[in-house]
Amino acid sequence: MAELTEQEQIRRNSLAELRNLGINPYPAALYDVTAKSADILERFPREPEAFTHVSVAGRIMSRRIMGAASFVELQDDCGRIQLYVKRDEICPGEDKTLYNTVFKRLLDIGDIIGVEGFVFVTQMGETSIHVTKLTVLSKSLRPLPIVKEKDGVVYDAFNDPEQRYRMRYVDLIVNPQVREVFVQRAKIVNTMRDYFNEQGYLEVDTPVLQSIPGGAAARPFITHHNALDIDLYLRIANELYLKRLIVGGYAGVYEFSRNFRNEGMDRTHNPEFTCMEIYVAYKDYHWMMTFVETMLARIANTLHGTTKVSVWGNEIDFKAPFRRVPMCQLIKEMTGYDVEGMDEAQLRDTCKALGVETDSTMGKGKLIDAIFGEKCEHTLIQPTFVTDYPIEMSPLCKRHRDNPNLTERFELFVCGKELANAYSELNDPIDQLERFQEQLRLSEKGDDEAMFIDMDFVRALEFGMPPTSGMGIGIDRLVMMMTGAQSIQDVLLFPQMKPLTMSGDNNEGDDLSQHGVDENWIPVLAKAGIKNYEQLKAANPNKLFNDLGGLRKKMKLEIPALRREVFDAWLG
RNA sequence: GACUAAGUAGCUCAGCAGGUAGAGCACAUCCCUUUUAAGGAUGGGGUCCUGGGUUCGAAUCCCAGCUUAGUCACCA
Repeated sequence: MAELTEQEQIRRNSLAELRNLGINPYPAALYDVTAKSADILERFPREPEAFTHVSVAGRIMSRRIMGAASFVELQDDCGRIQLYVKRDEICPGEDKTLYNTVFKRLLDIGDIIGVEGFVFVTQMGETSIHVTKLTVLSKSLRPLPIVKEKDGVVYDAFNDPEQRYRMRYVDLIVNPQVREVFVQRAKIVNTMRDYFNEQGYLEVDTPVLQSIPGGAAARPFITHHNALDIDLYLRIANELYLKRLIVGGYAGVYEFSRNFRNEGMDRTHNPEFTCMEIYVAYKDYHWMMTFVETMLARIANTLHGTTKVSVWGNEIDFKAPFRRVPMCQLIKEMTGYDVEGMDEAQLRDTCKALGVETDSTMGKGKLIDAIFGEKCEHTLIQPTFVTDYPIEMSPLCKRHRDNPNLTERFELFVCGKELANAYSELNDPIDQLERFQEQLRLSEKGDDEAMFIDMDFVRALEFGMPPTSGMGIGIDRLVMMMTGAQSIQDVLLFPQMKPLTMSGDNNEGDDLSQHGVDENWIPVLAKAGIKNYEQLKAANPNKLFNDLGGLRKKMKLEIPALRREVFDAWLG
């Protein structure tokens, strides 16, 4: 057990005192909440009669104690409201313990209480609850960061990213704007779900554990299934499964899919992330562009009441229609080079001329993509559909109806970032197999992201898939844009962090106890600087044995003196 | 993976010409019986991220490591 800080010890003492007074600091019974802070603040001025008796519950966020009367800021799920706690009101009789001892001394910032009372307006003009009854609902044993705010200026903000992400619960308690982001995230997802359901598309779940990681070019995570004794991959995309379902006869299917990619992490990439993919039978990519425009405008309106959203310093207008421009035309616009119809050698020369780096594993598709990525992508600030990608970089996409070297594909760019990706889906099984085989050749050439061949998927196509349009959209990025978040970590509740070896934590010494070290001595060893078995073996045994004896006295421990043969047994 | 920066009290941060570790908030005790980040006084609280090195002496200088952030590479 880690040593407690003074403040933690004081709170534990308060906890014990509450129990001694017959107050359960963690009562089992439900607490009947009849009002919320936001509702009271909004409605009380208009309809005071509705609030002559309320009960609210929440966390104590600040206290101003002045003798026989106190003011408390109580935070519930939708905001804060001030409480007016008067001694003789909550303690009408002779016994003033509940106020003097329980409220003033044993309760702290961070504790969760329920109060009953009536709403009124203080002399300072603040709507408050005049408390007549106070119930302890949960005692908090750790001090919260104290964030204060006046006139929009925040004092002592809790803003260390590491602590915020590792202890998101604390972040959510003290930073209301963080809680709001995840409310918005849910709104975005629900808006999309409503939009799809209204049109009769079916929400489905497909496997996360896959034996062939298909549907995207990415490095997968590998895991192992014991009973089957096979390696499985965590999905990198769900595309191939959703298309099997279109083969199966659904008009439209969609899934909010948690995907996993074993790649770098940065401001816009987390190892697990959420994509929404949707596939609709008998549609093409032109239809899908309109579908996406409408969806995004609706999301922006739901969240902000307008299609104009401020994203990373740009005012983005999600009003449909968005610009639609073929990739090669855009490259021509930005660089002056017409890459359409160039062979691999010509593309390499063009890359060189433009100062775009290449390597030997890159085929035509990747070369064009490199030019696009370097010269065009960052210029696409307002929502723009880039269409008609070269065939080499789109192995699951139907050939363009007017040009066999291109595909019917679009990507949507906003603020220079890819937001969505969509195709007229390839449903020619023979063409699909050839494209997979081309991927295999790329893989042999050294492209470690080239796709695997999924023969069952090819078989599904052989049964016949209707013409279909499919679209994938990165939910995390979408939420970032819609909420103005700078980092993907700000739109994920628990972004991936490197685990810490928590020193002083309970697990410490596990490794020692496994080697037969007496539990009582593990804290003493820790004091002597020995935290694992390796360090124990490495220490000078004579010196350590003596030190342990000394520390036992120094720490005033009630355990028997350590015998040398016991000590030697630890060392094996 | 590379480079740069940061890591000091529960939180936010000073301190870095090397010489006993500081402030505000929070906490405790007392005074005041009063409201709007902060009433007054007093006090407690620290493995200055970890481990080495230089030095009589290291929070401070040097090296290595850990974690985080930013940029780059890869990717959505």
